[in-house]
Amino acid sequence: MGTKRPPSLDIAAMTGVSHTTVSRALNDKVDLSARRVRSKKIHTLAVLISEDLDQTDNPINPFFLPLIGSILKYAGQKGYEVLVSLQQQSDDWGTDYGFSRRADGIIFLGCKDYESYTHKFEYLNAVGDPWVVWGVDRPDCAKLCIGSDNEGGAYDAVRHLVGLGRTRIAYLGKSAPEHPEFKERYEGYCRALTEAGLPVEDALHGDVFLEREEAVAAVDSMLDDGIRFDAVFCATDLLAMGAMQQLIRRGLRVPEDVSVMGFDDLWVCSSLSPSLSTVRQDTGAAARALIDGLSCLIENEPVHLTRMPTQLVIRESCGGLNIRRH
Amino acid sequence: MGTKRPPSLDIAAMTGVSHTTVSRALNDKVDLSARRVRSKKIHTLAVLISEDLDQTDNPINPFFLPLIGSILKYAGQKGYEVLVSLQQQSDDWGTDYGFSRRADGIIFLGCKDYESYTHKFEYLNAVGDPWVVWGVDRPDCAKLCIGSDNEGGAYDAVRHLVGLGRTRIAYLGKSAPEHPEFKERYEGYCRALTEAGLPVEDALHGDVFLEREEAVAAVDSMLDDGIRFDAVFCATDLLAMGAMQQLIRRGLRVPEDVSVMGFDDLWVCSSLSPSLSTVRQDTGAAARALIDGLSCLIENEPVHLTRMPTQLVIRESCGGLNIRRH
DNA sequence: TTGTATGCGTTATCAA
DNA sequence: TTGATAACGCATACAA
Repeated sequence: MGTKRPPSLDIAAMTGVSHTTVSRALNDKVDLSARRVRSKKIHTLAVLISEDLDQTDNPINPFFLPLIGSILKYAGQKGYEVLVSLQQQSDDWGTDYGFSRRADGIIFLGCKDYESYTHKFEYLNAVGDPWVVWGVDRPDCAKLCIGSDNEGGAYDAVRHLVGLGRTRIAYLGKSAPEHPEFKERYEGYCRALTEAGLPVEDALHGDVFLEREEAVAAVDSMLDDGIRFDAVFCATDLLAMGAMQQLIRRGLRVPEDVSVMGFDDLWVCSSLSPSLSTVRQDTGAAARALIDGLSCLIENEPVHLTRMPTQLVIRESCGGLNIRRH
Repeated sequence: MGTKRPPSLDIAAMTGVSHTTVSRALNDKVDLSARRVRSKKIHTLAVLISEDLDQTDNPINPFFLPLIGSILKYAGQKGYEVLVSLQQQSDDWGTDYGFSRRADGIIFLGCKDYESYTHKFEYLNAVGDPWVVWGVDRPDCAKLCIGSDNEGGAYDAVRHLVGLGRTRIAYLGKSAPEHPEFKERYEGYCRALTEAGLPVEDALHGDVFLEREEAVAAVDSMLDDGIRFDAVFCATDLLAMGAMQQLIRRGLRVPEDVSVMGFDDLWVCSSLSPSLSTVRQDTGAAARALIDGLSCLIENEPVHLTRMPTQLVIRESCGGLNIRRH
């Protein structure tokens, strides 16, 4: 008995056309899930954010925010939906996250050292979906890595400080190979110093990671130990903000006594007092490179590793003759 | 001929059980799209961000960022996937965005005045999916609105300034009914002044909207016009940052000459020099209220409008006896 | 507990 | 162009 026929067949009967035609005609309000069952295309990207910062009120690394914004924008232009997922560092992905057939590809964003991500990379590879990661390419990261020219950006920044006449330039940030991005920035710092005939001193290196408070403590420590310095180059803006704030609290003048330089160009940099000089990462270009690369992987087309150029942004915190106000 | 049977039937034949059982057994790696076709449940929420700020490098209102982070976190805990979409103010939703059956419900985030959103609200209502909006409830916003106690928060802030001995307290922000959230904050400001026997002066009201630069200009304008004031209460932290920066650039001391108070408690507030006092909105609680409310709408359960309590956070920018350092 | 038949709304294929 | 039918992988209802 056909009294309880499906709606689409009902419409077909009522209008006198086949239900195939009904489906074709109503092609604006289609059921995406059904379409996906048949077509095997999800047209969805997943952005996977592996979170490290503990602060509950600041759950995402601030550098990622404009990057995510750009990803959303560009993915939308390319016709992708974007699924965003926040993963705690401690989460067991294998059990609580089945990526299978949820997205055509995955963009992985994380700040921790790559060792911590090894098993997550393995999981992503096991799932089989194509994925890309923001950062520095590593041998066992099979797919595609996209990152900034960290060494060049840091070199530009420190060379600028040298050009201002600074001779005792501290570096706040990681330098070990477990953190390739920061290691590259440290290498750029060293190259600029060496090129200027300045020594690389351990006493001027604060081995801090991501948290602003670490930079505060590092500044305190250097000042308490009587270590002289006339500039601080920080591996991230967040660290630079902590350093600059503590320098001011300790009675030093920025930039008169100490120049401060960051890395990232967070939106706050121009709103600080003094405004913060920094090395800008182009998040728009990064988002395009990530998505275009992922698209290639999805379509089985060849991909090429990409390094995004950086741009030096000089604001008040540098001092010297080149002060430009934004 | 059954040579090309579906995989599940193959396994069924090999293991001697039915393909239904196979399906049940392999319930870890199911095809979500297929499941959704049958079950009619998407288990997905869509976060729709209507963007207003023009800055390309700051595409999302900074207040929304922790809110979105909390939404991602809490939605994940409740078993929802989250689809995030950035919509330009100018985008024609009807044509370029078919929400039908992509999500069980929609969370709408936007900062513009409600008049601008009228046709978007109509579209959302027409789609039929349940949706909630962050902000202030309005008659024609049929579903559910969730917001902070703007009036109370502003009242607390201004009363604190009065308690510090400030008598000429400026307000930077909107006050017109088209911007209900800011109107409520203005009303809290007025109530605190009136209660303290202080007049509400038009000269002390800078009618600015969202952009930091507007606050910079408003401060310039008041100073240029010779208007005296010893405190500035701003409708958002972004405005407070602009105001504070410009006060400092114009040679005034914060908080000695002028106290500055914001609203939101962005993560940067504690990193500014001086650190910024503000009215904290609890984005975690807001995210929970939005998602729980949306869940109720999805399940056809009754919902209640909710106002989230705010919390006064005193930092260096206030001055007075109550200075606490964060 | 395990097996079977059928429907979900689409796409793909072939026939008219 | 349009119509009929099969298939996608799962869920539901019911039978064994």
